[in-house]
Amino acid sequence: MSEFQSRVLKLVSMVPRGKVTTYKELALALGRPRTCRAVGNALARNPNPVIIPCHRVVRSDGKIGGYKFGERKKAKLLLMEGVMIKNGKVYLQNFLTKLPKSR
DNA sequence: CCTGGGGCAGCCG
DNA sequence: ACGGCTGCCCCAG
Repeated sequence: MSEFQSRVLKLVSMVPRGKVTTYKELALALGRPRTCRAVGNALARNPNPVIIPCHRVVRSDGKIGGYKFGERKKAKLLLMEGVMIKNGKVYLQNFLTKLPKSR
């Protein structure tokens, strides 16, 4: 696994239940604001979906975004964790978690 | 809502 | 190593 990917996964694993983050936030936290799409790719190749909650990463406009096992599943998981979704969008203002700056 | 352009890590030939 | 292409994106229009 690449350095980039492990940094992404590490940050994602810090997002608590009931909260989310976005691809862009991750990119910013990595100190690489333009890598949002690459971040998505890194998550798509998540080696262990069970312990790495990549379903807690949504788009910066609140829309659910892609997911290896389908957007339905992703939304379902978020709902089960207490994240509110309305019209296919997460209320980022309430559920966004702040990430630590990683290097 | 839909587009086009920007952007970049990873994969493949 | 090198160029092309793809994709859990973003933003302005």
